[in-house]
Amino acid sequence: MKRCECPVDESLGCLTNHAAYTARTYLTRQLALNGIDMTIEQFKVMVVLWQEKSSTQQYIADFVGKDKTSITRLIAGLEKRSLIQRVTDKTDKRCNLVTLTAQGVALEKPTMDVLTRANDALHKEFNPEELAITLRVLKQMCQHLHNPTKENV
Amino acid sequence: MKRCECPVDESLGCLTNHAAYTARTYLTRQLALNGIDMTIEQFKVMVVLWQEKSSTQQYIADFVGKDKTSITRLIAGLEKRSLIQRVTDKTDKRCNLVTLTAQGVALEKPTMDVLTRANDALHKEFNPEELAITLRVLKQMCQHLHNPTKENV
DNA sequence: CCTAATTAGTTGCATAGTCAACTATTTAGG
DNA sequence: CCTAAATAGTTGACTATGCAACTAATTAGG
Repeated sequence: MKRCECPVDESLGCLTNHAAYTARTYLTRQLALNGIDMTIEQFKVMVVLWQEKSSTQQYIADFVGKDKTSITRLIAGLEKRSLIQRVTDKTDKRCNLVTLTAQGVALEKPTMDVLTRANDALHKEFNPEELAITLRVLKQMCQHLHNPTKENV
Repeated sequence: MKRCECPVDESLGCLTNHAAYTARTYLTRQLALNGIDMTIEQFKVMVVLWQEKSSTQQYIADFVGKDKTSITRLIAGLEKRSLIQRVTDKTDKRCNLVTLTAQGVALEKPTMDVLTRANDALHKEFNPEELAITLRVLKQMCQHLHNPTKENV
């Protein structure tokens, strides 16, 4: 693994991506070690449903920041695993109302526990000031890149 | 887009992923705006080749931190775009030597210019101290998650 | 009130990533 | 020297993403 020799890796963009990849890999492993057969993408969808109980696919898409196309297929995967159900909304037949099955509900605690433990383990590696600065920089980074100044086009 | 209302998004893991996604989307758009038909994954492979001139696929895989399977398919895409060539190594017939075509060589400057401008535009949004702290935290994050303490299993 | 625009969701195509199984080649050890 | 292990690469199955084109249903405007 020589990637850290790569000069471009000293940038915020590259390092953020590398760190994100590492975090995803770590969480995926922790889920598997705890016997939870769920991908991180499915996890994100489930988080919405654990909060909302019932959502349209478009709502989920907006919430997790993905294309509605992705949600269609993620939902299909979750339905195949019997974690959710799709029912057409009676008052607006365009919409699917996605709801949790009993199995889906039951997964909330063990899954969120894994996430909490993973977050805590990571956060305690840093002192509060540097952690706060990093979180703020990451948030601002999202804002700047979402509404970038025009000059860089 | 209500994702920032999600409580889990206050964690390093979630925010890093969100920022990484935003950065990738931004760079992809910048490449397209500059007429460069290349994905970020292909870009990473090209960076290795611009430096090394000739590499085996396994070397590229180690460098960019991906599976050799991914590289096989990325290389296939780059070959289809006529940016690289594959030749069997005469001294070790297991290996493919991947080299740049003239077109692949020609893309180095414009592509790296887009990356440099994108990095500069992002970095200048932050003061040097907070930027340095963030880069350090991200690097340490990669190390910790790669060799995590045992307790979180 | 009826047509046009909008919205929700699906499907096809292209790219990408991972795992497991496979071939071909090279290297190492008995 | 010859077999066993290791290495490089490929392929198939599965999951995931984004874009464009599409259907069905709803809403808005003339």
